Amino acid sequence: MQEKLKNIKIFSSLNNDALNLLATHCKLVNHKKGTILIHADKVEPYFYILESGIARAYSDGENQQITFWFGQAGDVLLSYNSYINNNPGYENIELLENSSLFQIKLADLFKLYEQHLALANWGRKIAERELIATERRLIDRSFKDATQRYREFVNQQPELIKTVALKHIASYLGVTQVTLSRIRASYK
Amino acid sequence: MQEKLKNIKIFSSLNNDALNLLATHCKLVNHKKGTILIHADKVEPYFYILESGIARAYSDGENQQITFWFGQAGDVLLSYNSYINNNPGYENIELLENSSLFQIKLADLFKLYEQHLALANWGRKIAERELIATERRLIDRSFKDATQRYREFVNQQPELIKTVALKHIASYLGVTQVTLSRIRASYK
DNA sequence: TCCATTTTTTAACATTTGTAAAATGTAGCA
DNA sequence: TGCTACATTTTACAAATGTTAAAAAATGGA
Repeated sequence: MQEKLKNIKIFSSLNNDALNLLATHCKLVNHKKGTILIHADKVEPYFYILESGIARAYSDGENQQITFWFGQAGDVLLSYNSYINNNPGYENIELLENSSLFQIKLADLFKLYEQHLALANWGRKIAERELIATERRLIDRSFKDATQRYREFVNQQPELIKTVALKHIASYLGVTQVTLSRIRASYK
Repeated sequence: MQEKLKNIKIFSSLNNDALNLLATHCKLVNHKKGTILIHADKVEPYFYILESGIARAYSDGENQQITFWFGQAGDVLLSYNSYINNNPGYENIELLENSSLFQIKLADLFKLYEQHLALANWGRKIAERELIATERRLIDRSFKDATQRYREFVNQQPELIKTVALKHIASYLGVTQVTLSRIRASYK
């Protein structure tokens, strides 16, 4: 298991000791496209790290679903709200492709955080990086129009454009699917 | 210094040992309204915790400034981008009122993170909470219209509405100041 | 108090984006 | 192939928001 973990970028900052410890709590699982791994209305007992596949996090509204995050190989799938506040939240996570994932019990992760310095700092850095990325997207909603945001998404996430349904990308970019269609049409 | 720190909510999860350690690196400073504590184009050597006062984080664009965060007593003032990537970023932090702040060297914080388990977990939780708040705001940009976002801001941040310039609140809510004026006018 | 500056509001108009519905395209399967 | 379900695009119209400029109101200092 350690060998497999080593190939995942997110673990590269961990020393062997921490990696081995994490590996003892890791189980490699496979799930099919369409599986909802994290449910907004439940306190989920696990978190996951994508070995291969694609995922999206989304929030349910009255008339629509907003996709606010995409995950690819190496990314952590975790409901931060459920994890921090220990109650159900706003995040669902769905697999958009057949995927293989490292599954770890959140209870185990909590214990490790309280026992192991390197892992606590590893968890800190994951949250900090995610925070920067989210903050930038929030700022981009004001600075850039939908066309610019789409162009940059295409450049920076070419794999996602190929495989993910446009309705998900539209809500990720903060527009309706009709608007996204119009943007795409203006480039032909 | 420990006594003063104890009164700040963000330290409440820390045990005495951790609190004392942090206190030895803390300096209480005062700055006037208008002071820019964190500059986007510099790697800032300090981070701050607001004891009293109000701050905003903003990003500069060609024609505009986007305020993406407000800080009040107990909040951490920190450029995560500069802190994590060790290079200048997109975040400026300005004081909107005369403020008193605990000042700590980032270099000291880094050392403490690598040495002290409770502090590493403390830093992790701060980032995680900030992440949730930012993620929710991003989602709200899609689910709620500007009027709803303004109403909720008024309800949840009554102190800020009283003291902060409306132009900053407008960009925080993701609209122009003209639009915010229209929203406000429709309530009279 | 008065003046200068800044902030906020108002107005008119342009543009973008949303909504609803229909048309078209696509993929899987009997 | 033809059927079905679903995804995407297109159209017409409505609503929200942006832009620019000017007026009004508020603020801070001499």
